[in-house]
Amino acid sequence: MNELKTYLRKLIYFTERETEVFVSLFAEIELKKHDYFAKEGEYSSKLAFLSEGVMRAFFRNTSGNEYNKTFFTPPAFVAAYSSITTKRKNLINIQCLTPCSIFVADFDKITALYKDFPKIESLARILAEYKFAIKEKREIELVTLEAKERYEIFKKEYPDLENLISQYHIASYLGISPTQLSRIRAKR
Amino acid sequence: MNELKTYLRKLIYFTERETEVFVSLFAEIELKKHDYFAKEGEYSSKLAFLSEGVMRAFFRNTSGNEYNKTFFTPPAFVAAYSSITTKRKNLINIQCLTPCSIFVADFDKITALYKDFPKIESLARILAEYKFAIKEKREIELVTLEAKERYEIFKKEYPDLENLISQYHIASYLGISPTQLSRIRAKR
DNA sequence: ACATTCGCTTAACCTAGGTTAAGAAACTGT
DNA sequence: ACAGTTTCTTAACCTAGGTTAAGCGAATGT
Repeated sequence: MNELKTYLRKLIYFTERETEVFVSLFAEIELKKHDYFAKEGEYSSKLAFLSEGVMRAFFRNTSGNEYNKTFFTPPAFVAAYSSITTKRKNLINIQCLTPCSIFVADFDKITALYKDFPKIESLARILAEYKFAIKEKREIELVTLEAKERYEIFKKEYPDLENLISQYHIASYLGISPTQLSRIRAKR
Repeated sequence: MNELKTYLRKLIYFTERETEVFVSLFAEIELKKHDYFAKEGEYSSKLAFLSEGVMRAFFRNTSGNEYNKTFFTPPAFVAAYSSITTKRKNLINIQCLTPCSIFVADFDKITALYKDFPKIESLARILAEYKFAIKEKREIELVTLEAKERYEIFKKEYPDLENLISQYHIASYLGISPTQLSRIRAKR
């Protein structure tokens, strides 16, 4: 819970009361490797704070191939964001790649607080804007950079992750085949 | 101004007062073809509502090549969004591809209203979430689809645009060379 | 009206990266 | 400890798409 409070402090200035109200919505849960936090086709309305472990968000194309969209490492908010905000069926899966400790809250309960605690809606706005900026950066990288360069960026953005998860997960995140990642790595 | 009010109504329920306060921040401007609404390197804090014309958002990689990120067609809010929200130097350019009519507001003046008019901050949150969902969709398409399929999606999402703007702008949006787009088009 | 620039297509050639498959190495469960 | 499963690498082969350049028609400026 303290990690969550510390993380919040980096995002927004909350009073003691706001912090308590917000944090009290979260309950700790332990997940095992390969457990799912969200599955495609469901209507997810959970927001999680990841305090330990590694998770991935991925989707499947029509042929069933998986593509990793994001990796989550602590501290981070984790959610099937588009599904929550658009109220549509979830398109993505969120799964643990290692054992994970998360704190989970019902997003609808958070939304219900917007009226009495506008700063909580501010937080939602800040998070959405932040996530937008990250997506934009990634979009640019996908269009302008070669796989090799995206691999270098991955290593900088997720230090240590490389040794923690499978190569084919990284390849999938980079938008290339494991074969190609292997080739890139082979050239030192 | 009426288009703006109509568009707002689709996004959020505003009272008469909220609508007036919000809309009064906007002033109409006419832009010519090739005029810029935002340039990289600047600190932009303008939000525009596009009521007529076509605009593009693009960025340049280190070699100076341009990549189209988005096309804007009316009705739409247009802004160097990441720059505004992160307060960092603008990385993207926004330029008219045809003569345009826009209504422009200073984003800081909008932000200043959040306190007295929380629904205006709700609008900002809704816009950010909406933009995030669109980006996510595009990210998925970039990783999973072939250029040909992305071209088909482009035509569905921007009907008529194909005849209004240059092919090389479309190619750039699809992340391919004009040569390749020409090849794709040649195969019926 | 003419010259110039711009946009589109096509061809030739090249490269990044996909696919399939096989073998080696590292984990896993019992 | 062993068998079975996963993961990673490598090789052979193939394709999407890049680059350069040439030619042609359409748009544009003076």
